[in-house]
Amino acid sequence: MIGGMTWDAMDDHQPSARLRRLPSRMLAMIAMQADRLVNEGLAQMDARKWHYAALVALNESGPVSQAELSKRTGIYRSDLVSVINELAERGFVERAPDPADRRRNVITVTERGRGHLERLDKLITELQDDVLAPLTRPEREQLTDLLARVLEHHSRSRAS
Amino acid sequence: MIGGMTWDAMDDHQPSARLRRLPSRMLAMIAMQADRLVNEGLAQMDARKWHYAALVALNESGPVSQAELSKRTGIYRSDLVSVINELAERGFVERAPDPADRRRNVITVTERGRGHLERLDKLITELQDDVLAPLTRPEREQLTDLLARVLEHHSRSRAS
DNA sequence: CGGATGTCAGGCTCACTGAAATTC
DNA sequence: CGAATTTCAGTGAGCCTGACATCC
Repeated sequence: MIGGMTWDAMDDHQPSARLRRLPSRMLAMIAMQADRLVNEGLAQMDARKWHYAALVALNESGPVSQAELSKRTGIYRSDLVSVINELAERGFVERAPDPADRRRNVITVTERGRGHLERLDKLITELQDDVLAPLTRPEREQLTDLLARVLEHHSRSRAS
Repeated sequence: MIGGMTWDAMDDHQPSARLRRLPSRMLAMIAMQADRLVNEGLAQMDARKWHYAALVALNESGPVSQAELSKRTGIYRSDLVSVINELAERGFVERAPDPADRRRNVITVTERGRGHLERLDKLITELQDDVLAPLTRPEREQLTDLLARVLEHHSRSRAS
């Protein structure tokens, strides 16, 4: 019904001066563009960003339940199901019932999954560089630090 | 089918270390939170962010066609229709056929619309402060500058 | 019992596309 | 004719909720 911030529509003309430097607006537009770049890049490896998130988390924590993986990645429990399905189809993870607690599934990265993660990692790093292309190295770190602090603040205030 | 970055799911546990500082991911999460704050704030004034964008652009440029307004705000031509409908219903703008080019409509801000914009402007400024709450004044400017440069880079490369 | 877990079904918003009607 | 403008209808992805069966 309603909606529609566009990139195409803004190619020609300058947007309003006051609008152009609104933080919330810039964040939305940059996030959209970053998402586009990441999705397009990962699509060429038949992957999605949640594949990457799940594999990274699994690789760091070792085998965990889906609920635990959900907490670590930020992917909803309900949506995690199909993410794990896709990763299992491709042979990157294995889903097995937990003998100690039969409500749970234990998700384990396979050797193939680890190899895939390594390649994804390189690609993701390149894509981050594309996103931050106009900034120098120290500026990128500055931006990353500032974003991390903003993010942590909002995470905390939400965890009440 | 697929999807689901959540806030609620991450309240308890720490997300993965490598994931936590990924720029594209932080941008997505902060943009989501900023959008939430802005939408909730504007909702209390029976407004949406595109109302604000359209009013700001109209106030700066004077009466323009919908196509021109689309270019200045970044709102899709097709979605701009309902935005103008809502603003016209509330008496903030007027839509009249352009006598010089009968394909176009000329959109004009009313006196009431200008008053509304003033109040929105104050609210939006407060909301930006909420978004950037953990940062000092100079840090906010630093972040704004960095974001502006990143954004401009991607706008340019898309305008090819 | 209360609470956690995995799963499925759906809702709602939003960026985006396509096409039709009108006018230049 | 081709191109621009307004409008409407619809798609697909992402975030999120609710409910159910199972098990602690």
